[in-house]
Amino acid sequence: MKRLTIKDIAKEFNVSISTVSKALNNSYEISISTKEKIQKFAKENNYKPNFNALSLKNRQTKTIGIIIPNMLNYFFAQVFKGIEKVANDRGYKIISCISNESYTKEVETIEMLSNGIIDGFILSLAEETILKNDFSHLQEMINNDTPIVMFDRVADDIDCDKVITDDFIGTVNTVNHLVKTGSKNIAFISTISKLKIGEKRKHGYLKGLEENNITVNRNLIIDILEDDYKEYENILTPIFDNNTIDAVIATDESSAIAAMKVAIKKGFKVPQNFSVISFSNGILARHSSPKMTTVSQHGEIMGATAAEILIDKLDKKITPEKPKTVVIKTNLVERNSTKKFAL
Amino acid sequence: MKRLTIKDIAKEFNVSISTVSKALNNSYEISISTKEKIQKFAKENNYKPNFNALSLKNRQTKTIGIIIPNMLNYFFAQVFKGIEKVANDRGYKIISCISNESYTKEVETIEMLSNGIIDGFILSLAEETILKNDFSHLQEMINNDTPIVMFDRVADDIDCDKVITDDFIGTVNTVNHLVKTGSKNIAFISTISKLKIGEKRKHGYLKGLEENNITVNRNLIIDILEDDYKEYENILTPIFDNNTIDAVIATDESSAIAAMKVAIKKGFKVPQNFSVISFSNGILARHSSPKMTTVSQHGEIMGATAAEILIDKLDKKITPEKPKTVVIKTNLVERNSTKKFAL
DNA sequence: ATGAAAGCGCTAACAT
DNA sequence: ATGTTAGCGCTTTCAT
Repeated sequence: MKRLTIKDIAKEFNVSISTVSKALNNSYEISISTKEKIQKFAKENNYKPNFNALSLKNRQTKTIGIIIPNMLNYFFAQVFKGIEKVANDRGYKIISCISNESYTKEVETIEMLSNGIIDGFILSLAEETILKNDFSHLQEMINNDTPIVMFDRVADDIDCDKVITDDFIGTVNTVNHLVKTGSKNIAFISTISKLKIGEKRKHGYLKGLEENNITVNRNLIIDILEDDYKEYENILTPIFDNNTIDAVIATDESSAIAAMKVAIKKGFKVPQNFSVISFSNGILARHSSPKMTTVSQHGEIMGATAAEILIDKLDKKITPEKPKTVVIKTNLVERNSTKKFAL
Repeated sequence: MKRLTIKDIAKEFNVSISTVSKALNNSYEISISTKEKIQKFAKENNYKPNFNALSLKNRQTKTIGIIIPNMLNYFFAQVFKGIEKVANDRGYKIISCISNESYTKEVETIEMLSNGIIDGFILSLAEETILKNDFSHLQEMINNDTPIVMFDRVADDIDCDKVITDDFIGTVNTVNHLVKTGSKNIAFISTISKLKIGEKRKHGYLKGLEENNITVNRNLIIDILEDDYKEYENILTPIFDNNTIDAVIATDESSAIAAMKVAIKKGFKVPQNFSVISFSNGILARHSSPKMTTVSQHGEIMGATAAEILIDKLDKKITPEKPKTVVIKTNLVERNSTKKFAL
């Protein structure tokens, strides 16, 4: 059964297609009676204006492309959910791609979608892209007047709207919290030291130590490769054996859990004499034993914010203005891997 | 900077638009020299044929819609990844929506996408839809010649391609494994008793007991509401207090972890005198202590399979045939919450 | 109040 | 080898 078009409806009532079009759009030019019968017929026969014809005519598709580095990552899944919700509420559809942290995939995706199929982009950079430090594919988009909003993993060099986490301040606060609850030898475990956000968190860590007059112990700044999460415990064990550590700040949940396991295996009691805080507040933190205190990045809010910004621009609700960067504040979600702060 | 069209190129070389079109499509009708110069120019100026124009002309959009009940669920994220990979490899784009287990959202999504924007659908039913037992929105799609592939949570009444897990056999095998490794009092915890797949797993559980001549203890068949995962432990504790239990099969990771925690709190040693197996093999299983043995549902493979089936049909690689149901076999991923089976 | 016609960007059948 | 034209489904300006 072929889909109904205005042509079909026009034939049905022996009127012209433009009459039908106007009738369906409730134009004042058309008599009430014809409007009624045409609208009734359209409704009964489930008429839907063809999307591609509309897009072609209007030069806008009401769909936004989103590129996410890794969908199996809970944080990104949260962002996705936030974007999806706002987009839907505002009548936009989402075409989504996973870059799998690959530069090539990211570029190809952008290529594929830069033919009028989407009105704008929301994306977080693939790790490979960041390392390569090549953002020309994004610059080209912008030159072609396709608005972009970047989130979390953003390119400083690219002039576009951005939504980021307050990685620096967030980490400073985390150090402060740990110090206040009695920790002195705080390790910093990063699986993203190569990313800018990894650097920012590290600087926040260092700043936090400084504010609390704690001397930096380089051995307690631990970089791990992200891939081999199965090896995290093996990597951490000797470090824990050879250093005095009573707290850990980790940039991700997996390594935080590994650290907690190693500490427990070494006989520490969490949180009595060992504290753990992890970034991102995902699903693992809520299921670990003990449940983990986290720095929540509010993935859904980040996604929703990014979508609002992009759609505001697309819908021209907003007069063109300088690109802006919105910082989403983190906050500490206290669970059982840290001591309560007693006044 | 407006995007380049064939019209622009035609003007550039003072030829007709059809010459340009043919040249770009490498038609034998066009002289080599003009083809070369036009193609060169198009490439240099980054010409991309307009997607909407093509879709309008060809009556196909090379994009598939996918509806997923919950993106924060690792299993569904895996399926998504599988679909995305295959779709991309075969030149298809993906428009994705989250139904959030809502019937209304599911219907609205299908409404929204049934205007020629997608060529076909891949979806897993929202819980609400299953409870409502109303699939007319899907039937209508099929009547409109829009191919659908359903996965995991499928509607038996709807005649379309399906990709499912061998829930029944998979659970039987699980019981057998537990019995072989010495468990006698096996509880079955389900957070999805209202879904058909939940029923199948329960039947598999009962069948497994029967095969091993174990009398069913109704107290050990535990239904929990899916929403309040924070309450899982509270719900399970009294049940564990009042019954003899030495093993648990759970339909999801969260409740399995809760059961494991309760058992450990009660003094059991996992896996020495208490075993736990959970469905779905997600991220939690790999991070629990001890790491959890699971029934892997191979989400990525399910997604990839669904995509292959749909695209085969869309590309007409396959002569129209009766809808088929593909069963993806589960298998046991042994970790540390079960004893090794010694021969 | 209704209709004719042009045009969005592209393809393809049909001239020339 | 190149061009003209119609048409995909819709909107909109300009007749009537």
